Amino acid sequence: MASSTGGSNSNLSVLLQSQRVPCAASQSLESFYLSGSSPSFLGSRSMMSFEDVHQANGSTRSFFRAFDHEDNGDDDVDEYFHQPEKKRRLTVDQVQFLEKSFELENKLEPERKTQLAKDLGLQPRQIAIWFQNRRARWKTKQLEKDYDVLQSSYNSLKVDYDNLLKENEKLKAEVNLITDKLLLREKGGSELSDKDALSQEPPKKAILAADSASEGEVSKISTVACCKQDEISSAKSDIVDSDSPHYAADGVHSSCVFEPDQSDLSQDEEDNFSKSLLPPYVFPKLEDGDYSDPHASFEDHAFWSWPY
DNA sequence: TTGTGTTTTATTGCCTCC
DNA sequence: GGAGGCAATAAAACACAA
Repeated sequence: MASSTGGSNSNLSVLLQSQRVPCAASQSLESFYLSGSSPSFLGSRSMMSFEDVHQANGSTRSFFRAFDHEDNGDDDVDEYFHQPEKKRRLTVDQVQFLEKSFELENKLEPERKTQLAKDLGLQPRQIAIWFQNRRARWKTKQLEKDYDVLQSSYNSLKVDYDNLLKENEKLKAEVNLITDKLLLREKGGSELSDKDALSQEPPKKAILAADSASEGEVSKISTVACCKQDEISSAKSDIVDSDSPHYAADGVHSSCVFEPDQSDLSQDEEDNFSKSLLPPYVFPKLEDGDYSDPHASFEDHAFWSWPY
């Protein structure tokens, strides 16, 4: 590998001396793209001449940074080339050259590989390995970037989700409050006299419910339904009234289900009664987590279909 | 100087494509 | 089947604190 630099030892010594000239940090990277100045170079647009880089640096070629730290005599060079193949890092200039080439095209066609190897005095295999490792590093960096993007996206979504959750809790509390109000008024309404109840025309829902109820139940249904009609509108006007004595102290509604006096109903009758009458008036009790699924649609919750 | 963690160069084995 | 790419890994080189 090391022998690929070629040249006699004395020439190499000169080269090694010149390597001590540091690569100017402020060197314009544009100088890396002067590939037209390399007559031997007719490859792809991404190819460059390493000589151009070094001339811009004011230094000649140098390939082995391993010599940078030594007082290199010929003996050292001999020793260097006679020792078994050791891993040697590329010089700063070589790496810069490869980096610029990589920026232009991160894949390596055979002719470009050959040309780069020639220009840098490296084995084509080394060029291939360098590009391979460079692609791996690039991929890792890219993954880190992608991760950061996803992370921030997740964070903002989580904030939105948490806010929605809070909003949902608030709305649930409101709904429960309204429900309680409603039921309380229904209960109060059921105590109205039959006379009052019968003096009013039963609303549609009551009639429909009555169709499926026994005759004995009709009066009850009518009574409830009539009250219902009135109560809803008034309940809506004073939706939030947590001071109501019927509102559970812990803020959770104590009862969601209308409880008519069913003492004179058989179990079957009770069932029928519930089925025919309750659905429009009963609000399902909201359990924790009922609305915690952000993907659940409104239609998933029968609750949202207000009876009126 | 030395121990340790990181970076870079290189190898190996597997896979895909022509 | 050979060439080339990639992932995993080894190992040398390097940086740096103690």
